[in-house]
Amino acid sequence: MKTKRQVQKEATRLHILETAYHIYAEEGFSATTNRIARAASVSHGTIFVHFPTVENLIVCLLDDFNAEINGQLHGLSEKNEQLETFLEAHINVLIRYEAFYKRLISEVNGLPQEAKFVFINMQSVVSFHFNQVIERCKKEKTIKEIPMHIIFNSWLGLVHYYLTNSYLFTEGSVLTEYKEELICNFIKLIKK
Amino acid sequence: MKTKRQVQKEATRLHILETAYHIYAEEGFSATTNRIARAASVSHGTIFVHFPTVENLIVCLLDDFNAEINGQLHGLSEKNEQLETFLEAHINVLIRYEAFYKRLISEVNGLPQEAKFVFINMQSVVSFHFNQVIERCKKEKTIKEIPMHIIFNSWLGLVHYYLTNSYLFTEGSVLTEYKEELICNFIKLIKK
DNA sequence: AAAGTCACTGAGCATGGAGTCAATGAAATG
DNA sequence: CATTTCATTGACTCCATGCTCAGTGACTTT
Repeated sequence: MKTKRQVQKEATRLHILETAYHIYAEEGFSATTNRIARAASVSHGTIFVHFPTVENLIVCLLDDFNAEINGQLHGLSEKNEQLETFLEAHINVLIRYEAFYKRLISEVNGLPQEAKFVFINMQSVVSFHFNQVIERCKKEKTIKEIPMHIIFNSWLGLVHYYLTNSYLFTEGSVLTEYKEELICNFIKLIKK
Repeated sequence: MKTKRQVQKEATRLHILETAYHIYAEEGFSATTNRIARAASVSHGTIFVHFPTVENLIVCLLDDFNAEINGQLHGLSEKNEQLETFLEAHINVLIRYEAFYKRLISEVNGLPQEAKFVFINMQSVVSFHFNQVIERCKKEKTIKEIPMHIIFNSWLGLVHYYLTNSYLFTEGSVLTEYKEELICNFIKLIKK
């Protein structure tokens, strides 16, 4: 059985991670440990009791985030779904984490190498599901003869473009606002 | 007529800008004034003789860059060109400045507001030429009925995606390596 | 209940950044 | 030639950041 101390410690750790998630989502990954400590109502030193370095904090955060996203994506391609349904499900997952995901894709290049690996893993999981669905479409001959990776990169490129340049489009959630337009036009592009 | 001093001063200013361009291209915009001063073989204080703040240095640099790109893009859409030729010309311009452009698109969100405005201007100039060419194609009924902005954003999204994730594709210049593939498949996507 | 453990604290340290300024000497001026 | 101007210098200040560590007291163990 867990002692009161262990429970408390885990709770603090989780609380720091959750606070960091929100701060990073709103202020970007250049937000300081000081900022996070204050927002979490925890002393500055406490951060380093749980994470040896900021980089480690970020990597732990991304690991958790990755697991969460993967969980939500799980089984998304098996249900014999339509392409349209799949794309919508994908966007819906992103909407749930939009602010943080947006920061992630636009700042991942400045993050520690380990963080990049986690990000690559995220991309490859999406890619896997995407492939499944597109392969099915290709068999049904409803879409053009274009290499799989180009189709995937066009989709992710389009979605990421709207996210990173969201200030050009709207003040709120770009994905919520442009979801239908993106999906319907992307399908037009790849259909015969 | 210009005095020796004026000439020297302008030369130094330009030298700092050119050095900053290369340093930023290679190390990103978090490179320090110290780093730039050393690379330019100029004292740290000299930077601030020519530019009141780092932010100002960056904005001046982007202004020059913007002018250069616009100059190269000038008249690109008037020559009654094919879509394919236009896309290739666009990529060729980007290749010339690939390292810097890559940093710019992936770090622009962290740059001062003024820098963002310059960037938006760059995008809109490209957009203008793109529109001209696509309008012509639309009249010839060779491409699909899809809103202009979606076509434009798909193209830029695809190109930017390859640039920001270049480490997934190749070690050298992604654009040089994937130029034909990108152009040819993008055309397949938008053609009827 | 006494002794020991350890999560948490916050003042403090080392580092490195942007920006300042008195000093220098070459160039311009009279 | 004497005087003034000014581009350049680099040591300096100020400040923020990541990280440390001796101290504290609630919790655990014996």
